[in-house]
Amino acid sequence: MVSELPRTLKVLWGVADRPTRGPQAALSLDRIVATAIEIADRDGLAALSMARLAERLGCAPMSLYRHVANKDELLVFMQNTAPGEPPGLPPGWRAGLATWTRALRAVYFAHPWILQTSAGRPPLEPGQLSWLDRGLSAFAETPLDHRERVQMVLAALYLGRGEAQISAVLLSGTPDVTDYAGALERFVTADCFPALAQAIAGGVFRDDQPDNSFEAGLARLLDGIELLIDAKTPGGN
Amino acid sequence: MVSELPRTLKVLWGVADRPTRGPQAALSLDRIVATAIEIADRDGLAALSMARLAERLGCAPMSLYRHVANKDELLVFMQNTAPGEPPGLPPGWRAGLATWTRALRAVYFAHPWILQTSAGRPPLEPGQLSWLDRGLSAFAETPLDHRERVQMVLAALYLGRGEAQISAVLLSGTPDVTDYAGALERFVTADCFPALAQAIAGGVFRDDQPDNSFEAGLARLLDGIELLIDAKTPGGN
DNA sequence: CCTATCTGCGTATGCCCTACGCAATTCAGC
DNA sequence: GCTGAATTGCGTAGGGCATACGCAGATAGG
Repeated sequence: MVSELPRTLKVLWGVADRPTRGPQAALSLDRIVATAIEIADRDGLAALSMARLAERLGCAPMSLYRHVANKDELLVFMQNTAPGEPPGLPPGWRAGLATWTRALRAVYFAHPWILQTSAGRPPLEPGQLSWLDRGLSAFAETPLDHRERVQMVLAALYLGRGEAQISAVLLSGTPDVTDYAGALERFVTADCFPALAQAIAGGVFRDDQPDNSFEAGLARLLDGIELLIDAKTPGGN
Repeated sequence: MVSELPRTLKVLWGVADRPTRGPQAALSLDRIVATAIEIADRDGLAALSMARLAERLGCAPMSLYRHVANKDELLVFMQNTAPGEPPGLPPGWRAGLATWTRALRAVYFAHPWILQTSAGRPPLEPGQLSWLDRGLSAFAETPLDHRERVQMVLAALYLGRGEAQISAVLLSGTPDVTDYAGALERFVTADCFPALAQAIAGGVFRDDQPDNSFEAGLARLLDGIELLIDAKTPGGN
């Protein structure tokens, strides 16, 4: 019943059949998607219009629609392609999941526009699923059941994605406010926001390395998972 | 040096001075923002155009620009207002952070469009900062230093936000693929994605309650934080 | 060779944000 | 009260955007 699937997924999984008659295609889906990713990486998602993409490809805007149903479908193809292959994982679930999560975070830094696109559907693209599969493989030697493994991989994903969403925005673009710490100090007073004011007074936002928040959160999550694994390991302790 | 701040922030913090001359304003920023949130909640962010918003308010589209510099600024105001006041927290850092994170997740479910808007800047809106402050307050009685507290609150935020981003999309909108588990089973074979195929065979995606993934990840993170707190507590153990 | 098929793309539509400027309204100061 | 400055609502218009539709030329199977 492959016929019931949306066209997008058929193309993605190579189920769509290639035409035999007609002229040789000058454009190819791969070239379109690669160029679109290039534009989004360099100039941001807002700069990616069908017109600009066509100009970069040396064709007319409407030519793109022979290969892509609409712009949303193009975005799905881009999301599928941009992450590339997931990394090989070192032995040990903890090192494996840490490597996987760091690689995922690196993808978001390389392609920040992914964070602005919402799938509108749970992941069914091969690109996403290969990452999920690789993440799950980190738990192969653990006593966690399959549901727990999915939950833990997703938790790690949320952490990497969330931190990237804030950090990536901090690095790129024209900063609206140049001195973040200074602006905070100006607004946050002890009687409005006591806990936050204390943290600011402690200099937390002064010279924060952007990586710290991610690594600290990941370490805590891994510790928590370790507790669960130890509790489920029969012999160990 | 408040004058160096962007206009948006001045308005947000009530620093902007009110005009004394000129006609009584028929429109107010509060009414514009509230109506915009209403539209985005009901019909999605894509349905929120300046024209539609004006129609709902009974004014001309260009009238809005007397109160809002542009659409991006409107989105910032909406993001500031929509979350409302953070919840009061129960005693104990663990219950406190759990309550805070669940409330945050509920905000994303009530206003899914927030997940599609990127701030373009670290948070300086009073609405965001009040939530951050409340989250930090959960750690008041713990030996964690201020930097660690911020890191842990952010980690919890990432988790709630990330899970909402996937779940909210799953609940709303017209599902592209009705039978997700069935589609997965069709595509994922053991030789492509071995770990994922095992999970699917285990029935993980068949009848998953959407809350499970969030609560499981949160429990693990809290366990990890507990380890850190215990390690830093002098007397306890 | 004929014909079904496929590609590239020109034209045109409708939506979107918003720059600009005008007219009406209101208040401060005289 | 009068005058001028400030402020509001908004009509017009321009530029960008995605994309429906249909045509011309190229191609390969029969």
